[in-house]
Amino acid sequence: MRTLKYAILGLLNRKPMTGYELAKEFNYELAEFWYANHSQIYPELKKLNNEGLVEFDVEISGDILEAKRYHITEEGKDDFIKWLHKDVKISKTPKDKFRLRMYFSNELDLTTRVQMMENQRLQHVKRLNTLMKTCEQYPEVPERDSDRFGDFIVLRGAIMRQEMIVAWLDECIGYCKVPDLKEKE
Amino acid sequence: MRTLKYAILGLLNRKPMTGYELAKEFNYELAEFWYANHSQIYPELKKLNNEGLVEFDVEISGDILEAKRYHITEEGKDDFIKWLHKDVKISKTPKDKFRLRMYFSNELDLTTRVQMMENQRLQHVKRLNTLMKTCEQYPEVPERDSDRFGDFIVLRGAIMRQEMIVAWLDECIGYCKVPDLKEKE
DNA sequence: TTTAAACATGTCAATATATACATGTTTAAT
DNA sequence: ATTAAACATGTATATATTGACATGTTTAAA
Repeated sequence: MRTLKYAILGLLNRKPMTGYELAKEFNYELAEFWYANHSQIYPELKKLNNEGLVEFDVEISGDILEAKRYHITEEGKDDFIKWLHKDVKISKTPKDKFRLRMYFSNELDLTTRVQMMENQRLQHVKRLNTLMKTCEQYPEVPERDSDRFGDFIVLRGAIMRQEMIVAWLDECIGYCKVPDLKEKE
Repeated sequence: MRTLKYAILGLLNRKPMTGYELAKEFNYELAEFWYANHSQIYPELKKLNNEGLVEFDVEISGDILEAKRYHITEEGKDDFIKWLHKDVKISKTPKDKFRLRMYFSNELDLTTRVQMMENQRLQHVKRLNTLMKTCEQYPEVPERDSDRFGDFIVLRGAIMRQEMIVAWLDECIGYCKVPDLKEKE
């Protein structure tokens, strides 16, 4: 299905970028819904170039350091827009190692369980705070036809996801901490 | 990291199962947080068997149809419990093709955008309803040391995830539907 | 009795992803 | 002047995942 292809085309459709810059995007803001290492990006760019969907100009920094700044071609843009219009079925819920662990958590004693959950909670709250700080840069909903609209709605989605995870963990911690009535009797 | 290995060991630790049954699990209830096709499961079972972590007995249905019922070994259980105790960092947020599309949604006209979002919403509400129906089977929180506790908390997590997605989509649809003030003036 | 669905197990090829290997330049701070 | 961080681009190997290929049996419904 080559989603990375369209992720790259979409970014290059916004503005020309080098492989290095793409890799940075895929490891910072974009990482909330898509990511890739440079070891995947450089070969994909080469492929897209062979397919005529992107082209590049070489830029020189200093004396010899070369950077290839890629831009999307007309053909590339057509392909991207076609992909963007595809109406798709909802995908499988994503794999989640922590939930897998929790599925088997009855094999852990309650103290360990709560420790694990609270550890996760702490990390998720931290991420949530970072996201909320980023969101402060948007005093209002951006123009619906600007790039920033997409940035904003996926950021909102990321925040809501983190809030949901924290709420779920709180609920789970609650279940584990309630005194066992049977033990009391 | 071989997570499938531990997913299988965890299930076999609950009760002996055949590859076919494991595949079914990984495509129904478990699919809310982990999944695999039989083409991944059969080779993994063979590998686990070679490693001495699982063993099997052959069962015959009818005249000749053979099924291998796998059970976990002591060594397998040790390995599984060790994995279960590992305290892990939160993982990268999962990839999400729909969010990727929405990130680029400024390239779509508002009508198409809203259509896509409402289509997704409909499907997510449907899944949410299914999950809530399943949840009705739990009149109360199951015993914390029973298998069903794990079943229950991940089910709760799945419900909360679906609710979050629907809420996010509602928010996005709202942004797209609000009349553009500038157009009015 | 025929037929469809469910049972049952496997392999193969193509993609996708992660991690490490590999090399070097430029910039900014100490 | 030195050094660390950031810039910049690639390859290779191992693992994970998907979807198709491949083959057959048993059960329950029509």
